[in-house]
Amino acid sequence: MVASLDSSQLSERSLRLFKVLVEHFIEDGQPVGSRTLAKDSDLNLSPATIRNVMADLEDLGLLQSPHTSAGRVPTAKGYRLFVDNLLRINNLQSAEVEQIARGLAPDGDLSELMKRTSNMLSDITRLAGVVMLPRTSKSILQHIEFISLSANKILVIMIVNDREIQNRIIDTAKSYSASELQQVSNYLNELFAGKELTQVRKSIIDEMQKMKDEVNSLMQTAIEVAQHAFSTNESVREDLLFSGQTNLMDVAELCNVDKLKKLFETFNQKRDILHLLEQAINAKGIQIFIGEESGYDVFDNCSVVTSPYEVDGEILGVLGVIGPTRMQYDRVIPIVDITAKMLGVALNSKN
Amino acid sequence: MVASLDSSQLSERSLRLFKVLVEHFIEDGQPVGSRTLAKDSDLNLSPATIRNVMADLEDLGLLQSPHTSAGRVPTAKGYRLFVDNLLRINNLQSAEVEQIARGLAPDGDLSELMKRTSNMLSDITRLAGVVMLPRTSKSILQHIEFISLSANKILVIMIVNDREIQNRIIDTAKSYSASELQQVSNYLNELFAGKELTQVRKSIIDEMQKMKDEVNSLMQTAIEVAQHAFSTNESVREDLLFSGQTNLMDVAELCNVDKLKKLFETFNQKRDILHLLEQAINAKGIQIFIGEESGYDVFDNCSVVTSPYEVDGEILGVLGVIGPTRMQYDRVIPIVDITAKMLGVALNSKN
DNA sequence: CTTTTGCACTCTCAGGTCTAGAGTGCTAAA
DNA sequence: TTTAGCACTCTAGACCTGAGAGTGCAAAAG
Repeated sequence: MVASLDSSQLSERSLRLFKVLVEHFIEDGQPVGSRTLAKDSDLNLSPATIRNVMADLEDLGLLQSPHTSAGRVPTAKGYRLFVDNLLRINNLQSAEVEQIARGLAPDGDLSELMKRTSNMLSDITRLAGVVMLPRTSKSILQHIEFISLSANKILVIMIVNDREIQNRIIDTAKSYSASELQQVSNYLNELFAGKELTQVRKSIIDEMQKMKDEVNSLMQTAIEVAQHAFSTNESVREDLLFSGQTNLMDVAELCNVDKLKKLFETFNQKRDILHLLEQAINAKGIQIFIGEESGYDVFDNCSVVTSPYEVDGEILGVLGVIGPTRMQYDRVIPIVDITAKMLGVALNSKN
Repeated sequence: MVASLDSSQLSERSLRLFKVLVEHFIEDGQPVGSRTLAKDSDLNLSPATIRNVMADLEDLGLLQSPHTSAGRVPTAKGYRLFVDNLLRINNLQSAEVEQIARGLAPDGDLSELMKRTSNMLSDITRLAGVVMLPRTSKSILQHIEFISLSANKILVIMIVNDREIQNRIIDTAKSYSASELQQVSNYLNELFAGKELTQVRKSIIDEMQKMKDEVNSLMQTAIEVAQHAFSTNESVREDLLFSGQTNLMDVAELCNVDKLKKLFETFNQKRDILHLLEQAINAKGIQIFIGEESGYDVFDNCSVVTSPYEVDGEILGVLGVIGPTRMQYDRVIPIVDITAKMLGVALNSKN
């Protein structure tokens, strides 16, 4: 990717000034000039000296100025250096920790909990929150049940991965009695509970070949119904939850309707966001995409801070926030971090 | 409400000019001046005459001018007159009718169909679409089923009103075997299928009183489990679906971030919109709220066009679109109308 | 060699002036 | 009743201006 910038390439003094500048800019969003910086840093330097340093930092691509007579502003590369090497993470206020804990009380079902988590992230950070439940490649069937709705309609309920409940309505050629359906589900549960969904699907096709001429009608029924149940694609399920998008409307940097529109459309499509989060799922912990780094130009001027969450060492999904590059990383990062950890705990206690 | 304006209070000529003005304004969003109007209307009048007429219309509160030297623009009252008395509804393009029909293909479950309907409304009108499934006061229990998830967790599946599937996870004090649960659901289905939910809830409490000392353990189990199942409030379910909100970002009248933010927050809260739609549910057909008429000032400069949809003469919900007051009513109205009717048909064929 | 001072320069922003254009209302004539 | 004429108002854009902020560079100071 980008040639990673070692902080040792810069003098102590430059780094210090750079850090003060970034903090100042994050604070009030105005380009920072040499005079301000001279006052803010407790190094005793004249503005002129600082100008020289700033010129160097600009050459390195860490700063840029919107125009000649404005101060300087960090670039994406600058934020990267700041986040990687200069940032001191603040301790969270205990009030905030409590708020997170309260928000993650383990009741309601999985998607309900995800929704609350997302809301909480956006409430606390005043940015947009996002929680992903990845479409895991291995979906373990725990239980399947059929309920007759009307002549040719059957409600299929599958419990997958111990947590998710999937409903699906299927139309069948012939109609089945309640007891037939009961037998079918017993049969399928016995055979396939604990197995992986894709494998189940395959087994059913195999089974069908074998049984073709045998006249066990129960089997045939089971296969017909099960085929229906497993055939419909399963990717329709909601696996990405947003909240607090409107918080981004307050952000000065994004305050033009065009930009906002593109951003909101990206949220609606979900596709790009999913791709981004999928990159984050294998990161060990907090992952930060700054501005153009993400590779999606809707996210110019935006940063995405994510963390995977896990139960028993197994990664279940990713959550995080989306906001302007100029965000309070020192606050946002620990919030995302602790939320991910506490969501893991909450999910664990649900089993 | 507003003193309704009878079109007979106005001369034929005034009405004609007014109509042309509104149409012109809807077309290109610029205030219309006397000269333009003189050219556009095929009455052969000089701008001066038209100015007199416009002054009268302004006195009646049908027009207003943004400032002295701009042309005139319809007021909410003006749009009301236009919609009620002057509007000629266009026939829909057959392509559009087809698109609607395709979008309402009756597969997937209820909420899936609602989502598609909402998407379609916003796609076709390029405005924001909304579909409401009202929280009906009478919810008829069709079927209930229990599945054991783990020691003390039970999945409850209720089918209500023939269409909706509700999942709920409950925690129980003691654990139940699969066969116990099977018996419980048989018992409850026998007793309560076809009954109204609130009544079911009441019956269960009564039953509990009666059975207090009897030692039929099945009954007691049933009651304990059922109490849990029916106690949690049922209002959590999603009953309002939006789409295409970002379309509103293109609308020039709403093109400032503050206004948009308020509007989007209103969408998220859903409360005000629900109130508005509840007013529309008892209207015989198309209902139109123009600007301030709605009573909510977030909807200044917005109109809401709604229609209830029904199956077998029973009203199931309301759908519609939200857009600027300056919308193409002649096109939007029949779209909303036909969508409501076709949704009714689609829902009917699902039974 | 590093830092500072001094200075000319650049750019933005807010305010002011001006003009062209659009549209009005009023009066008086047709 | 309609029209023509005209003075008037308001906006929007073009242009200018001065203040302020910040820069870069060269020369002096440490």
